[in-house]
Amino acid sequence: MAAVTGASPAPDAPPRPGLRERKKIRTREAIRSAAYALIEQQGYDSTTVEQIAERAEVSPSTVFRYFPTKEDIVVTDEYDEPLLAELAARPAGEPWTDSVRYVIREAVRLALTERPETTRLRARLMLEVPAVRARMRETLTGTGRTLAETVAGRTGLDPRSLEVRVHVMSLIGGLLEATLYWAEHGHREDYADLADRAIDVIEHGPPAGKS
Amino acid sequence: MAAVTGASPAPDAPPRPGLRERKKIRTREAIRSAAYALIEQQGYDSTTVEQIAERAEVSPSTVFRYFPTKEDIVVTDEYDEPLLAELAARPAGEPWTDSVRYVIREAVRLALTERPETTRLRARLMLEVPAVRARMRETLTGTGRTLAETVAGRTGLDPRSLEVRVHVMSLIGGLLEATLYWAEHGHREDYADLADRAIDVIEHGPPAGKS
DNA sequence: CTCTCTCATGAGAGTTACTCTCATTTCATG
DNA sequence: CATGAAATGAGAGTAACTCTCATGAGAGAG
Repeated sequence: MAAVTGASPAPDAPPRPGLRERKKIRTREAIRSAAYALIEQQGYDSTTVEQIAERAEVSPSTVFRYFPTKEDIVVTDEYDEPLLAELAARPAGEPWTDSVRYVIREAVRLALTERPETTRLRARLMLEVPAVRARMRETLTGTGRTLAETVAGRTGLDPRSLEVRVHVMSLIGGLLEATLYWAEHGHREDYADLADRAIDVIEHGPPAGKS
Repeated sequence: MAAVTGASPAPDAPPRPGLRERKKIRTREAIRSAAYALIEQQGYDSTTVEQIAERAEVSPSTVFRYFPTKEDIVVTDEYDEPLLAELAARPAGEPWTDSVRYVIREAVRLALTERPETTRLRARLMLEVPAVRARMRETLTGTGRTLAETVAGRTGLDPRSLEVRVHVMSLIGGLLEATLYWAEHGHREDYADLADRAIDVIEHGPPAGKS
């Protein structure tokens, strides 16, 4: 128990791959891709965690060690952190909604270039499987809180105020709605444009109607 | 009780109470209040559906017949429909956000007057139990769609357009955020005011900051 | 009032996501 | 190589659902 944790290997150590870590990352990926493959051909509900485990050549226990819920296998992503970092790194003078726009476009471009199938499947699952959608909303709420910090830092507002919370959450919700819309329409429209339109609504309100 | 025996069951009676329906309603309420009572004293997670069934004097099967999920017992409400009707019945000239404000205030007043304990407990559960929160979001999404219809009818916009969807959903999300804020702060602030502030943010954007 | 016919209920078995515990194996380190 | 820590596997256990089938209680027709 004692000082073990604080031992030598942590003066700086940003690049410490660690031979053990490799295996963990590989296992993680194995589980994920096993899940995606099975879900693609059988559907989400008919795919059991046991099947995923078998295909990934690990035990069911291990699957739950890596992902707290079945939905997380599909919902989780390693992209959130770098993107939020990128957001924080944007020029301070830039209006923060523009920063968000920029980062969103980057994210979309990245996802669609590197893993187009997976990206579309995820959007479809979000649309069709309530549990996945729910989980996605929940994790997005988390990134929303982080986003609030960033925004508050930029604007000088209190990140804990109701106003900032509501605004950030409506932004998040709007982007999710854009994603659902995208999937609903068979991914035919440009996702980045949809996201832009969603942000517009949040910023300037909806296009004027009669009343 | 007396008049029940009277000659004709009902003079006009557009709604047909039906002696059988009564029992269903009573069962429904029995399950709900059993759930609330048990949850209040044991917490949500430690309360099983079996316990709820026992206390409501029905079988577990019946509980699931009435409520598709455990969360629904706590999340569901009979108030949504009348409130949406009331919204639709508002004067056509009134700006629709004002209509929403009005209806929200009514809903809050009603809930806090008639079932203050339950209302607070629900808000607390939404805050503390992820599953309940998730389910609430899901059902709110449903009422959001209905709301979109109403709004679209008022404004002449297309209820299926991305813009209307995003705007309505951000409104819903904002109100939910207000509810969470309310619960987080021990229900100390006036909920109707919080809702108003949330709607303000959606309508006019957040208070101006530096950037 | 009685005979159906329908529909709500109860009972029970089955599935599956998840939790916990403990023994074993695998890697890191001195 | 030896020792300690961390990852894995195995297995038992829980609880939320799902399905099916038999029974009982209401509604309506005669």
